[in-house]
Amino acid sequence: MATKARNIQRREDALSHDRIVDAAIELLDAGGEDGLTFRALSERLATGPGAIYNHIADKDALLVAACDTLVARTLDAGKAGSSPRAAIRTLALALFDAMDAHPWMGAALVRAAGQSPSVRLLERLGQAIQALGVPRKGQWAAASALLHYIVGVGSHNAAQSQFARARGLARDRHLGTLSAQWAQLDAALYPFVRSVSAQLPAHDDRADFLAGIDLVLGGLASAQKK
Amino acid sequence: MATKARNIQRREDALSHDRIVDAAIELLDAGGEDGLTFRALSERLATGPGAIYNHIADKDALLVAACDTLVARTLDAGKAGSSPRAAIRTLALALFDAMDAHPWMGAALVRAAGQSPSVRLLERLGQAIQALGVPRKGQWAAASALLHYIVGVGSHNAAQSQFARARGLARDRHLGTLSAQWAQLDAALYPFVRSVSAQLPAHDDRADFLAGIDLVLGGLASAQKK
DNA sequence: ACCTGAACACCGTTCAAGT
DNA sequence: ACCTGAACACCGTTCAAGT
Repeated sequence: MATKARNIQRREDALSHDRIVDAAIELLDAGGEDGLTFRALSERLATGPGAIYNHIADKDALLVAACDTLVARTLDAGKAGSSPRAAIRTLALALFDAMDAHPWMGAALVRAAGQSPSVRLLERLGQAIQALGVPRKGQWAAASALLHYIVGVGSHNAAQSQFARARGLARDRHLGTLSAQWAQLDAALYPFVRSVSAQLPAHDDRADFLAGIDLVLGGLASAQKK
Repeated sequence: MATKARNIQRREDALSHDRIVDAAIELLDAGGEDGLTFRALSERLATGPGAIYNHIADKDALLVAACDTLVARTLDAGKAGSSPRAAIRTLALALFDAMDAHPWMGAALVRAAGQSPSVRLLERLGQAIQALGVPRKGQWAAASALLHYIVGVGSHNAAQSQFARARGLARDRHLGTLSAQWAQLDAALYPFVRSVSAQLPAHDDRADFLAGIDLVLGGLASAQKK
């Protein structure tokens, strides 16, 4: 009915940056990084593959943009107040959960080093580090250590689930076979990995991730006390 | 001259797993992950692309194998004695340098999650963690936190240099433009990143990396004191 | 048992031609 | 200004045919 308003009568199905990115996220969630294809994407958007290039530079930019909207969404959700330490922990967990739900995010975050999504993240981490009272000189190192750790865990887990997916295995089944492989390693060369293989299938990734965050936070606290 | 010895007179140019992996490493070093192609590889080995499949399952396995030989080489070099803490630090730095010299290694290590190269690494880290006196319960979390951090930094730096390479920029020039971009961010939204943008081009990646390792080690030490 | 290399089924990206 | 879709220059991988 709003036909009189100047010329906002854009077609219902008009292409746009956001519509493309949303469709890309759906493809990535459904089929992993291999599932995102300009042909599949243009089919879903009912257009030709060339049309997408009117809105996005190339596939890399598309992946980064998809990652960016999810990071932004995740950071928006995790406002909260409480202590800086608690803020860092909940922020980290929110990212862990997002990367767990969207296994392609980890790799995308790595690829986007220095670009928008990691800058968003670095900002939030940096503000929290400042609030923690870390002295100016150490803020950058602390924030980027957290960033690298978070991204490292995320992309590692992503690779695991991609590996399992490629072989058509469920995650726990994959961890089971991995644990069996580890248990059969040479006892002289791999004592630690062998000793730890039994707890591999049952262990809680999320808790381990948080334990790593706590180690960094503990290191920051003990450095301040001195 | 050794022509009499049974039938070890294999052709000088015979294909083998090791020869293929060595050639792959050269291609990866020269052209990054995009530089590794079955066609380029078979050309360098003076054979057809199909021949490689007699020795290696697929491209993923080739990448993991290439990464594995470099990780093994790096770990062999870094024996040393001294304190467990010093051992962890030198081990971490050796890996940093290897990933700096071979920027594709970081991504390959991620892709090989749970497989040979990361198992090697986890073993060494785990042994050092044990030597550090970390109680049994916390050993896995500590070792994998270090692993994830190391891999996170490595793949992050790799992405940076890949990004710069794709645009034909030298690394420092790339950091310069990145720093300028950061300085122009919205002051209300990005106070931390802006405040830190100036030190971006001049900062020492290697020192920052080590600072992160020290934070984790500090966290471990303070957890033990309690 | 290993190699050869053409062929297959895809990619991302470009670009003339349309509207 | 945007879309269309055929075409280009690649990929990884397979497989009949050779040795």
